[in-house]
Formats: sequence, structure tokens, C-alpha cells
Amino acid sequence: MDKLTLKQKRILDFIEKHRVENTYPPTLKEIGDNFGITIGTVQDHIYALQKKGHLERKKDIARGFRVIKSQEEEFFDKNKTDTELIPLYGNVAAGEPIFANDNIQGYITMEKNSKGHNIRFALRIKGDSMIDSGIYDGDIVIVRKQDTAEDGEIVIALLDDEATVKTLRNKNIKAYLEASNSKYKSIINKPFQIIGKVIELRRDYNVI
Amino acid sequence: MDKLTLKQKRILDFIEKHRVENTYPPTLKEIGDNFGITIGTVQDHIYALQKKGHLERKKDIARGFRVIKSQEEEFFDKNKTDTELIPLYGNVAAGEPIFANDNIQGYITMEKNSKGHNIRFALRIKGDSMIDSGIYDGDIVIVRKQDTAEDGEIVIALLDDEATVKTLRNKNIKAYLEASNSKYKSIINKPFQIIGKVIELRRDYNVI
DNA sequence: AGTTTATCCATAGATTAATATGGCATAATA
DNA sequence: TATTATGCCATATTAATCTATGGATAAACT
Repeated sequence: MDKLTLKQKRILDFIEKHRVENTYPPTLKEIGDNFGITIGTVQDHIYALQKKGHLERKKDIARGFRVIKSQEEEFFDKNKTDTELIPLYGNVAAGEPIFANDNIQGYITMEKNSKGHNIRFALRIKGDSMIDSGIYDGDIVIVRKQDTAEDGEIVIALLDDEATVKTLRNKNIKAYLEASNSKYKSIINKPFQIIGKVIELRRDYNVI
Repeated sequence: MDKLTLKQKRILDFIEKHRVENTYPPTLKEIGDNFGITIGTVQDHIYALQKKGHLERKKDIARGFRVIKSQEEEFFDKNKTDTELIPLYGNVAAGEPIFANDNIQGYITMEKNSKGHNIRFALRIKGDSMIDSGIYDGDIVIVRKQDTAEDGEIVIALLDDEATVKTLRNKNIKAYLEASNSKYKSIINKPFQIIGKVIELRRDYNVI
């Protein structure tokens, strides 16, 4: 990858920019028109770009360019691709399905999970029952779907057909759920089902 | 966006796949060759795809296709491209520079900011002085660099050469910083400099 | 000094690629 | 049933695009 002259760099950038914007690379003429030079001159530049290893080209193929990216650029692209969007669900009233499509309030960008495809989703917290654990009304919790959890972990549980955020206590003896706010009483010995475990919390401060 | 027939869908997919793999879309002939049909037939399919709103095409332009993506697909693409990594700094002792390269603990994936290039960084919280605001030891705050802030906003301030997280109070009269924990006393009438404003909080729950 | 590199131009093919037409058969739809 | 959409072919024409050549100047390099 020899170093490029300013002109060569500009032409290379134009080819890539054109490709991104139009979905196809430019022709020799289009390049020439953009820089106010003739096709013959463009040929010279293309030849130089190829020789220096910054551009590949298919013979006799219209618009047959491929811009070769540097390692840095590849890296930058790579970390751009290793993210995914997970759905953000609003809080649901008792009896209503949580994972309904029309309950999706938006999407949260997250890094892709390396190991396996464990399914995650986000849930907006309603109420202050977890305030003593530093989870406030309006916060968003990222949840990993699973049906078991350890003592002390914060879980999303289905209780009386309603999804709630609680701390799991004494799982193996008589499991109950603890609301992290002293004014709420904890739920003991009620049947519940664990939907997932809270793995992250996000709070947006209103920013204009 | 009318519904496509199987054949039409396959041709559309081929165009997009070809574009991604080669950096440029195929010609009519290349499409025909791939499916074992003639150019005339391809023209028919292209016409149908255009009429149904799945494909755009520039007249008289070689390989001048643009595949129109559904909202879902746009979404999927968006998360691939519109993110960036922001540096996560550890807490620093008094006098040491915060933004030193060897103070970078990692990187946080975030959605790119649409408006302008305001610079953001992340900081890991040390101590419990902001616990009453639900910011705990070990939490990560996302900070937008700026040197002013409004009353009540949580800011990163440089105070006695140390970066601290505080709530800003009475900015215009006698500004002081408030620690959100009753056992800490607020800092009044000391000179300080605002580095940035907290725009988001993230907390990771230890997950194996 | 001689050679290569980088920029330019002009022009004449040769080939690729798009467009225009017309025709045919079958399935879906009004 | 009449009409439209789908899926296919063949061929001629026009336009786009690439390739090849030759020439020129100035700067950088050997």
C-alpha cells in the first residue's frame, strides 16, 4: 500500500463515496467530469491507484472498481458491524402479553454477544419499587431471557400475569421476590415465573 | 411495496447480493446468465420490480440499480453503521490528567449522535457520593463534553485538580456542587471547572 | 543527466450494456 | 370471458463504457 498523492487520494475517495451514495461506482467519464479532467487522465490515475494497491478493477467491466481498505478502515468497519438492536418493551398491564409487537417502544443498540445467541430484550421500568437498588422510574433494564436465577439477582418475573422487576431471594428454600423499597412489602410464597435476569441498566438524562 | 413473486424476489436478492460481493450491481446480461434466461426476460422482471417499488434504476446507466429496502432491513443496516466507540476512562487521582491514553479502560458502543460531532466519553464512577441520585460505585456515566450546564444537571467538574461527579446548583448566583449523599457535604464557593454533562448512565450487573 | 512518476490532452476503435419491439404461452384476476 | 400479470425468447439499434495509443510538461528520484 504505497502512499498516495493528494490527487490520487481524492479520486479514490470519490470512487468510494460515489459507490456508497449511488450503490454503484462511477465510470471513467464520471470521474473525469467530477474533477474536470479527461478520460485519458483518469486512466492514468486509475493505473496508479492499482499499482499502489489501493484499487482493484475488473477488465472490460463497466464500473468494475473495488476500493481496497486499509487495516484501520477494516477495523473501524468491523466494530461497526458487531452490534445489534434489541427491542425495548414498555411496561404492560396485568394479563397483557409483554412481547407483543405493538408494545415495542424502540430499539437499543448493544454489542453483539460473543457466546451464543442468548436472547436479550429491554424493558422500561415503571414505578419506584426498586429504588433502593438504584433502579428508578423510567430507567431501562436490559434483560437476558432465562427461566432460572440465583439468589440476590435482579429478575423479571411474571406474577399474577404481570411483569415486575424484583430481587430474587432464597431461591432454593422458599423463593420469594423482594421489592427494593422499604415501603413496598415483599412477595412471599406466591407462584411466579422468571422470565429473565437483568444484566444491565441504562438511564437517559433528558438532553436537548 | 407490492408483494413479489418468488422469481422476482430471487432476482432482487441476486442484484443486492452481487452488489455487496462485487461492490457494483450486475448488468442485465449477468442477471440473465445467473438464472439461465435472456436479457429480454430480465427486462420484464426489472420492470416488474420497479413497478412494485422494490427497485430503482437510472436510465441508460450501466448497472444503475438501487434496491429499495424495507423498513426492517433499513433498521438492520442502521445498527451496523450508525454506531461509534467512545472511550471509557477510569477515575483519576488528583492532579493526573483524565484524558490520558493509558487511562482508557475500554470502549463503549453507542449510537452515533445525529446532530453534529459533539464529543462524548465515558467515566467509571468511584465512590458513593452520588448514591442519592441513583449513581452507584462502579457505574459508568456517559458524558458530553461542554463547559457550561444548567441548574440541576449532573456534571463532571474539575475541582482541586480532581474530576468529580456532582449536581450543579444555583449556577447563576453562587454556583456550587452538590454531592447526592447526605453524609457528604456540598462544596460551596470553591472554584471549579465544568468538563461535561452526564447524559446517560450504564450499570453492568455481574453476569457470568 | 537520465529515468521514472505524476498530471495532463485528444482520439479512434472495440466491447459492453441498455433500450426498443414483437411474439408466445400460461396463470391469475376482474 | 376478457384482461392483466407473469415468464419466456429473439433480434436490431443506440448509447455507454472501456481500451489502446501517442504526445506533452513538470517534478521527483537514481
